Amino acid sequence: MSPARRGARRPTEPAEPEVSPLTINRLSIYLRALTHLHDQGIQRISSQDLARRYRLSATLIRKDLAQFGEFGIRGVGYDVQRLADRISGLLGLQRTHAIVICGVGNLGSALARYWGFNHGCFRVVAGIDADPQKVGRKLGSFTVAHPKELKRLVRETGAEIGVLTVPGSAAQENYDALIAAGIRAVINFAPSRLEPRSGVRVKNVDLRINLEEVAFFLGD
Amino acid sequence: MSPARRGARRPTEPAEPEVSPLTINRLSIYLRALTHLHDQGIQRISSQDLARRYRLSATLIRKDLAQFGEFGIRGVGYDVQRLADRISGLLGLQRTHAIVICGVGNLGSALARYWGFNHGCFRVVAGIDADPQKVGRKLGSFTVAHPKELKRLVRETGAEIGVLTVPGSAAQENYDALIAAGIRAVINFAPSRLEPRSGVRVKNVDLRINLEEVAFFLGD
DNA sequence: AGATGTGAATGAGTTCACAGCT
DNA sequence: AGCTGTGAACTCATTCACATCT
Repeated sequence: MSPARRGARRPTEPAEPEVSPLTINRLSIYLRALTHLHDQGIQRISSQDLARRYRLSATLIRKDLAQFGEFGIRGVGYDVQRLADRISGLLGLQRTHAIVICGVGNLGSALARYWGFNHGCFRVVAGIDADPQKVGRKLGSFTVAHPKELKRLVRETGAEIGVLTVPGSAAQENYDALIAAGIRAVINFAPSRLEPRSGVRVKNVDLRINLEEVAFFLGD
Repeated sequence: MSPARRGARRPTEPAEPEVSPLTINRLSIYLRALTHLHDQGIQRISSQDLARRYRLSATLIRKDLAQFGEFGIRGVGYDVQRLADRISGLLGLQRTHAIVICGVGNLGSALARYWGFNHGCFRVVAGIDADPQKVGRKLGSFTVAHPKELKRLVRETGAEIGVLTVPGSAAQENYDALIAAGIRAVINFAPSRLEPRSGVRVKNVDLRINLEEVAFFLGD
C-alpha cells in the first residue's frame, strides 16, 4: 500500500488520513534501534525480539510499519539493513536538510553545536540574531547574521527548517519572518503559541514544561 | 473532589487512575495564560474566553480542572488570580525545586543558564561531569563537580530533579548514579531508553526526534 | 513452526450537549 | 442569560487474536 503524506494524494482517492506524529516519532526510535543492531552485526530481527530488546511494543511496530507498506518476511522477520533504509527513506533522511537558527543565545548556540554543523542529514547552516553584539560572531562554520539577511540566507543555503530560540515576546515576529523567507518547517522553543500563518509545519518544544511535569509528580 | 496523585490514596478508595501527563502539560499552559492575563490586569475569565485568546479548547480546560476540584463560579467564570494560584499549587510550584545537571557540555550548560540558577521555583544548584577538563569550571553560582561528589551534593542541596545531558552511552550509568544519590525525578536528554530502576519518574526529551518529525513532513 | 500483517476489541483522550448553579 | 461541571458520544491510539504467508 502507498504512503499517506502531506496530502499528496490524487483527487480520486478516498482521502487517507495523515500519519500521526506518534507513529512518526516511533519510526525514529525504530531506526535508532535498527542502527544499533546493525552496528552489532545483527542482520535479521523479529518485531518481538526488537520489542524485547528496546522495550517497545511488537504489535505497534508492525502496525506502524503497515501504514507504509510491507517490510518483513512472514515466518522470518525483518532484514535489519533493509528496514533501516526504508524507514530512513520514509523520514526523509536520505538527503540533507539545512537548518537556520533564529536567536543565537545560550540555547540556540547549544542546539547548533548539539545538532552539528556538518553531521548526518541535518546541517545547521546559518544563525540569525537581532542583537548587534551577536551579529558577526563566529558560530561553527558560519557567522551570525542580522535578521535582514534572513531571506537571502535561506535562498542561498536552501534552508528548509527554522529553529526559534528567541525570547517568547519575539517569537511571533521571527516566525513570520521565517515564513516570509521561505522556510518550510519551524521548531519553536519559545514558550508561546504561534498564530499559524500557512501550511508551514510548526513543532513546539517547551523545555520548561518538562520541569513542571515532573514537579507535579514530586508534589508539594 | 480530591486529587489523584502519585498513588497517594487511602487503601479504602477505589484506586483513582493517575492523572495523564497530557493534562498536566496543559495545566502548565493554562497557568502561563492566566499569568499573562493577570499581568494585563484581567481579573475574571470564562473557559471560552481563555480558549479563544490562547487557542485552547474550552471543554478541555473545564475537564482538566474537573479532575482536581471545582475552581470556577457557574454563570460567571474563573477568578484569574485564584485559579492561577490553585494550578500553581497542583503543579507543586509553590516551593523551590533544586536541580542537578549531569553532563555539563553544550546542552547541559545551556539548559542551566536557560532555566536559571536562581529564577522562579526551579533552581539549578549543581553540575556534574566526569571530564577532568570540566571539573572545577565555574557555571553560574556553583563549580562543576566530579561524579563522586554527587551523593554528597544531592544530600546537601536537597536536589530532587536530575537532568541527564550526557552522551547516550553514559546515560544508563549516570541515571543509576542519580537514583543511588537520592534524586526523585529525572529528565533525560540522551537518546536512549533507560532501564527503569524504581519509582523514580523519568521524562525523556529527545531533541533530535523533533528534527526527524519535521523532516518526515518535508518529504524527500 | 514461526513470524508478519490486520480486522476486531479495548482503552485513552477529546468533544458534544445539557443539567444545574449563580 | 450565562457559564461551569459532567455523562454520553465520538474519535484516535493501542492491544488482542488470528488468518496468512514463508
